[in-house]
Amino acid sequence: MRIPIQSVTPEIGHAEVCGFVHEVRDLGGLAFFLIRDRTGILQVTIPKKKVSEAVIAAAKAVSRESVVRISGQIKAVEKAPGGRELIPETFEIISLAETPLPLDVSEKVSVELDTRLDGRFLDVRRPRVAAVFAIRSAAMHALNDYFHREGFISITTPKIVAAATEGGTELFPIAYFDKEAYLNQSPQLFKQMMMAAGLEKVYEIGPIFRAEEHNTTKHLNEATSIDIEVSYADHTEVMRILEDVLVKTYEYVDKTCSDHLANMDITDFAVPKGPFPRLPYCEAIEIAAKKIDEPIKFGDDIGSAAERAIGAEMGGHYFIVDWPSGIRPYYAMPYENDPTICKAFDLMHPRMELSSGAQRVHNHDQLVQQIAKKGLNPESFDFYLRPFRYGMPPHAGWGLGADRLIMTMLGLPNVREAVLFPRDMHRLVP
RNA sequence: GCCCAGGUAGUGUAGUGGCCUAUCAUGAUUGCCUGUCACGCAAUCGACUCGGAUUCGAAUUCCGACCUGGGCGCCA
Repeated sequence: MRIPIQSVTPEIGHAEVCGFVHEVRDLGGLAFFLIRDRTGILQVTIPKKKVSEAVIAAAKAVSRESVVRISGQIKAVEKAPGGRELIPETFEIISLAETPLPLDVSEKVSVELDTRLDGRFLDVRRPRVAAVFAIRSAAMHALNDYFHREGFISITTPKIVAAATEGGTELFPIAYFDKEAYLNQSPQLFKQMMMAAGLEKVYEIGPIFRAEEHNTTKHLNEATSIDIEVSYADHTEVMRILEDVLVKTYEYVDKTCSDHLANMDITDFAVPKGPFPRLPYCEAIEIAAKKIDEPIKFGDDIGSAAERAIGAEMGGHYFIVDWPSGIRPYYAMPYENDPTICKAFDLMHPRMELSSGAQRVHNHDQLVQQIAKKGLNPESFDFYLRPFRYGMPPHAGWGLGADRLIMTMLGLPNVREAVLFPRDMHRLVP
């Protein structure tokens, strides 16, 4: 019966472990094998005079990163890693690894990201990389848990859609029988429809697709989005939910992932403190204008240089609120007293944008006007507009980039490191 | 899409016209070694992205292609 390596202690006497051959040190009459599974590393010590011929033959034939099953006595040894070692009675090679390996799992030499992604299955064998995905899993658990506790209904919306209803970003066209279809850029319109369906609080964690030809460390063509929509809420209420769920997610990672954080050499993991500052767009561009050369005026988008300058000034997570209506989508609700600005917000990490949201326009005629004002044709928004004609509660929501959340949480230099199989302009395999 | 920097053994690199039969580390193969823990020692193996040009001579210069990294733009 195989046991995880972290459970191997001198007290258990005898153990069978399975895992990868991490390293081999053959001293002649004595050889040391380090066996690694998800839970840790165990030293297997082979005194060649005291073990069977079969064990010696297997030990000689095995290569690094092969999969093995080894059983034997566990001894307490001061000098061994973890204070214990296994003396094998059986040594079975389950799956022999080819040599040489496409990348160095033991991290003696560095590897470029491109090489790592080409051999992702080997890359993830490295504890510091596996830690990223264990932490990502914990973060996703915390998010799901939060939404369930707060009474959100988990929904799943189609990723194959008929038309480019939102405008803005480029979409991926796909062949859908004899029709033209696209991969969806966002669950936006569907989660709003669920407000008309009366579900009141919904969330979805799922893939989104953007066909932009960007080439940066923070953009992917397939990303994971955490989306919520809440009826009878305004932008301030969903901002409160956003900072709350973000803090709770950090807290959960802090509480449950200390081993993984240690594997990544993260010693200063900090849970952000809410509430986050609400910085009006007007003040944000003033800060940017003082710090960067490029002129920036009301109605301009905030570019990456400005984003970094403001981030440095703020020092932690913050919201940019009260955006010009002109640079937000048609469904963002303008302020009644000043329609040049709207009830939209971005949640920012000092490095980059994490989330956008807004109170939405829920009045059908106002929405038609706003669509037309953006130069779009309301007739092509029929399926989206229809729910607004039969009773639509006021509502607000946001979308949070899961990959960027993990990237900024763990200080990863490239968003690709937070995604198992990233999809960018150049990478479609594996 | 624009700009910049690159492409050298399995991996990561050094090498800016002849000193390159190409450096170092790691790795792989073989041998020696009973307490290693990046074990040590010895031998061996293994590379200049592709095509064209300049030159007596190109890893090195030039042109083109392909690929990679980064910045910018774009990004409901």
